Amino acid sequence: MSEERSLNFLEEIIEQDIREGKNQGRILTRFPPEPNGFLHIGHAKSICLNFGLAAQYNGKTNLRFDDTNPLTEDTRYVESIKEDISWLGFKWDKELYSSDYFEQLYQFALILIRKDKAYVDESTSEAIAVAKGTLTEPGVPTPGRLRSVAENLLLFNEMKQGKYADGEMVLRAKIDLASPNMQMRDPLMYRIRHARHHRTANKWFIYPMYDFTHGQSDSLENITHSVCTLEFVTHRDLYNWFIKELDIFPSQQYEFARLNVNYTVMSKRKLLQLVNEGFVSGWDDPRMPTISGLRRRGYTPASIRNFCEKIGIAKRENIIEYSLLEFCIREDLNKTAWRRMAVLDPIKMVITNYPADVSEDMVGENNPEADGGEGYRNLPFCKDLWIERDDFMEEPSKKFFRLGVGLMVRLKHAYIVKCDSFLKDKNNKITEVHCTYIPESRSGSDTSGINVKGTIHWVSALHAKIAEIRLYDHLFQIEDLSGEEADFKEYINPESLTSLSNAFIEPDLGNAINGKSYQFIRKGYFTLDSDSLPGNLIFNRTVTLKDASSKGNKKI
RNA sequence: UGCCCGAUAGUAUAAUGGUAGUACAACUGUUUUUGGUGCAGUUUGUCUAGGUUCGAAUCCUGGUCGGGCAACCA
Repeated sequence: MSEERSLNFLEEIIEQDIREGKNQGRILTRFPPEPNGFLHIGHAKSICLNFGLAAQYNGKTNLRFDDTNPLTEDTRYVESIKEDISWLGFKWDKELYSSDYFEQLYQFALILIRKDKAYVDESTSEAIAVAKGTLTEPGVPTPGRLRSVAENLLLFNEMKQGKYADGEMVLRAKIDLASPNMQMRDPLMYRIRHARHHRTANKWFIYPMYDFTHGQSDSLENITHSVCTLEFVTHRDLYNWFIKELDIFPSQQYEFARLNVNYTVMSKRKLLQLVNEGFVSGWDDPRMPTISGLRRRGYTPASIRNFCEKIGIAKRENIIEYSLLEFCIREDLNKTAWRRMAVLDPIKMVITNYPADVSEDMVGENNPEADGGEGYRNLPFCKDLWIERDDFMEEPSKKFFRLGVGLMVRLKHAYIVKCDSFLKDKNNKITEVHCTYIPESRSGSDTSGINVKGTIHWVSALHAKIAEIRLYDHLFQIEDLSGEEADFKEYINPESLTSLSNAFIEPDLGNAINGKSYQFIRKGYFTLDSDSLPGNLIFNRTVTLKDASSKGNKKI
């Protein structure tokens, strides 16, 4: 209990609120996604924050879909969002929709019109933009600003009844056209959209804007702490203005810096382009930074939650290194993933002094990190094996601990072998490595007294199963995509996906379970892809193992 | 050019006027039948100029740099 964990700025605010008895100490947060795309790792940060704060201080969190734009939103996205939040391990209190408040919001608008705090404006969108002025010059009124309350009421009601076409008029708040905060220069409250909404169907012809929806939705739900990202800082004045003018529960908005991760993009708009234009196979492509993509890639909920914990919460712009995400998944999987052997890029090894018609079973523990190893599996061994192509070097360097003519290695869970010769085809490509094994060196009963520096993995050529293995690299070639707007796609990494269709896996992996992760010894963590079928196994590489071997070689 | 945020090792994040710490990354050693894991260690930092103070990363002022705001998107 003496452990001192420092508080982030939101925890400090909340603890102060509790100390001061604000809202009787009640804490209610919300996670407010717009159902117009899939959730990504940046949303995970927000989810962990909102649900985490509530859990920490005895509060609750609502899931509220911010669905005020019928043109982009879809129930399909609602379903994926719910699945992703649940998968991450969070439970919302209430499932709500901004569209549930459309009638209430309409009533709020009427109140503001009657107070002469809102007016119908039939200016074009361009004219309104011009009249708002610029960052350095104040705005000027449009003709609609002078309209009487009675006429505003009439026109707004006609807007609601569908009497006008899209874009013909809007409802605006009457605040201050000279405000240094552009958001306060008579912002739009309602626009006309003759469009079908995913929940209210064709009931409405007018739809409220974000600013006229979000704060009041928070207020209606009695949200105490409405946490959003930094780009909404300038909206806070407006958020408070509507609440004050309507005299409703004063929810408060706080802003934190959104998550960025290097070598990827974190904008639904850009991710949607990658999907629509076929750069990836879908929202859940394992290269995508989406929750569903990470899940398919083999990331676990715990690893993502841990990542969100480690990155911290603050108000400055940040780009987190991808390697931190990789650390988090390795940390989790190292403790839990069962070890298996798979040869991704095979060459044949022939053990010349091993009888041709014999095989014997070796045993390998499932998990060396767990007490008792979590059991064992059999590894059939015979004269012909598959080993990794790069575990053999024709002219090995001094620091190469693996195979070359005259060198010895341990075959993991089996014998020590000595390399005698190798064969090449006419293209000068190595096809076979010939070795002799040391019978007394059998794993577990080694009396040979020989110590070897290297251990390599292998599978029996007679018993191995074949599989496709998909290797992934960064989606983009540059770290920071923030400066690249229109042309971000030019930086897509053409080698972000490598598919190996001729890999050999140990027999037990034929029983690989969907959703379970395996460590392919010395190669990384892998999981079955959702494209996989019983007779056509496909594994995704989640992440490689940390590899210090390249350093040793570089030095020579 | 107006308003608003922000600035601590390569990347993040603490230190709330009193020893600049932690994680990742990098590097070294050690253990190891995974060049994995574990363990031990090393390197690297307060944007700048003034001011207040016994004492400033912290408070004040000016500057510099980065970001946001002028969608009928959220």
